[in-house]
Amino acid sequence: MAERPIGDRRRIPEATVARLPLYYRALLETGEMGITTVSSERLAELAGVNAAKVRKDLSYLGSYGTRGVGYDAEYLLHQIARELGLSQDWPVVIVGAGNLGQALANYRGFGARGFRVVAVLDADPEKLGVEVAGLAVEAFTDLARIIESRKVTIGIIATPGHAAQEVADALVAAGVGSILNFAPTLITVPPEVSMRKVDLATELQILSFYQLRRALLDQPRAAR
Amino acid sequence: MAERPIGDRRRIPEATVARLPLYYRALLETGEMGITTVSSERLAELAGVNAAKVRKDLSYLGSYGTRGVGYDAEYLLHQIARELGLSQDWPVVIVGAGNLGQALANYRGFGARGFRVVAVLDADPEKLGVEVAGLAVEAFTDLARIIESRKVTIGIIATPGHAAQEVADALVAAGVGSILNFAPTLITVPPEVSMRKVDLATELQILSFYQLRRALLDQPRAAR
DNA sequence: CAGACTTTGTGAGTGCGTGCACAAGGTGGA
DNA sequence: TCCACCTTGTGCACGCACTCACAAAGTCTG
Repeated sequence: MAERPIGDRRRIPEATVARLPLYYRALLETGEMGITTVSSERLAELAGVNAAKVRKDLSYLGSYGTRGVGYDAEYLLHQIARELGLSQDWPVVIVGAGNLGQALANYRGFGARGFRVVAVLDADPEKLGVEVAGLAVEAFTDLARIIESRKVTIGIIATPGHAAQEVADALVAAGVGSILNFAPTLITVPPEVSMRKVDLATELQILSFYQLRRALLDQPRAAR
Repeated sequence: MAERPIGDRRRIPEATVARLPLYYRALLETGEMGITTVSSERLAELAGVNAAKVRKDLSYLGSYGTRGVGYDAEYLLHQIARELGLSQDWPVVIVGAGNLGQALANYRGFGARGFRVVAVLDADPEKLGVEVAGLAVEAFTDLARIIESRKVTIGIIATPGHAAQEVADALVAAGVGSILNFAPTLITVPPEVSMRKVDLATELQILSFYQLRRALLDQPRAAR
């Protein structure tokens, strides 16, 4: 049951990485309920996936289960946190103090697990100094200074689409390694920077696609 | 170049459906620039994907390109919109009038393409009547009535995690066919209902995973 | 009108992710 | 100590999606 060093075991598939947070959350819940041991079956149910997948996913982290028993919830939680880097502190900067930026800054659950919003920036002088989630909005022109001095590693883009690429470039130039983009635009970053996007319009359009199909099944008139 | 009826051609892969909104957006941009014809190469660049993928994706919709020339931007735009159901009007209800719910309600780009927020609901009596994006916040208890009378097809959950499943159940019971969940919890819905989730904590944790790996590459100390 | 050129549409090969099914391994009771 | 039982960890087969590479099909030029 020895801990394995991070990184030097076989590569963890992307799909697995994307599920680890689900297990993490599920384990937090079981912890609150005082459960000390979980089976892959139970964990699968809580995370909404297949039990075999849970086992395979967890096996990438190491052999942390006990056959015939299950996984020690607390220990497994610790291992996943370690793997995800949640035992560390990740300073986050939010660029864009509009509705979305403010909502994100106020979002609980950021600070909770290692992610700490250390600055909210905006290019609009009107917004400067406005208090958002206990922080005064700062100038976008101070980006580089802020990122360096506060050791920011993650940047969140919550600007209108037309500003997103410029912001991304500035974040990358300032040394940020990860970007979460909420702007409805394609942004490109160098390969050594991680980028993920959250796109409301896209999500709705996907839903609309399937909704349309169902509607057509109910009353199969000629489309349009 | 005949239009094909929606639905009765070979099944469109999920991955393709998820990319159609990207092409749609790219085509809107080219349209604004006055470009009338686009090649798969160009479209690929704008959407940030591979050109062969673009062609294969579009081929699921029909043969709407011209060899040696490319795709007629406007016509293709129309076809994608039709396929995604964007020529229709999709009334949307947002449940949860907190920071996130308000930000979502104010988000431009919803109304833009067929998605219209027709109600913002909240269970907290304090929030009743507060104006959000031009709408007065209504009571969660009125959900069923509102959904039926306003023909709502899509529900957005922007509540705290502990309320999410209850809200989802209510939405489903009221006849909503698609749900977009922003709450950081697993919710389960019947198979005939489409559900997608947007999870900030998960996204950050995924970024943190890769950030950690990069940090360890730079200074390979023992982990932790 | 013919031939060079451009770009689509798709067949085929490959790799990743999923899920089944089972052997391996550990527990607890008799 | 042995046996029945339980749950993990994984080998294997399958399917989906991605990419390459090229034939098909249209345009343009001389």
